[in-house]
Amino acid sequence: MSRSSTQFWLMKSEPDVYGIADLERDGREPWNGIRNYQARNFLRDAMAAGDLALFYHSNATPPGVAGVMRIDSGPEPDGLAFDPDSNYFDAKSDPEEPVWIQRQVAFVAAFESFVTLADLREDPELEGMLVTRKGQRLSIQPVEEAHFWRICRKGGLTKKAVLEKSGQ
DNA sequence: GCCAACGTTGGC
DNA sequence: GCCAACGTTGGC
Repeated sequence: MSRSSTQFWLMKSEPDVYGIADLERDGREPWNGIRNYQARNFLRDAMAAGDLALFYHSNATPPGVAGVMRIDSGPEPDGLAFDPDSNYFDAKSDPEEPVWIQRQVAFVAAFESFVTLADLREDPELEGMLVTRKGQRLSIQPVEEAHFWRICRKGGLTKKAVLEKSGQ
């Protein structure tokens, strides 16, 4: 039985840095390096383990949704913020009172067909999605449930298939 | 590479 | 608190 409170998300990563194929290989990875407060607040406060997220390839040709993953932990301190050698180092964050937060994410499925940003924009049923709004940059966004399943379907996966693969 | 749309920083 | 300068994101 799936939790009725499952929430749905879209999370961006540049595939040159870390893409769906990397997550499929690794199985489970920390989603870290988020340095925007609005995105941090979603990571820290709004997500729950078991939530499902669209894996979005940003800065790609073309950009779009590549698959599905599952939020697989509670909020954890983002250790990169404590490492002076990391690009994501932030002196404001210390282990006693971490400013930046990560979640573990687990691979669920790669889409059979990549759903491009243009595909999202031209589908009237997806009107109002944040990701299609010009100029928006938020790297972690809530997604309406109906939009989530519609995008999975466009990617070649039924709701049933996604729920089975996600263990829910 | 360009640049619009932000978010952050810091002087005042 | 205002806002100009600057840095970043990310589509194109």
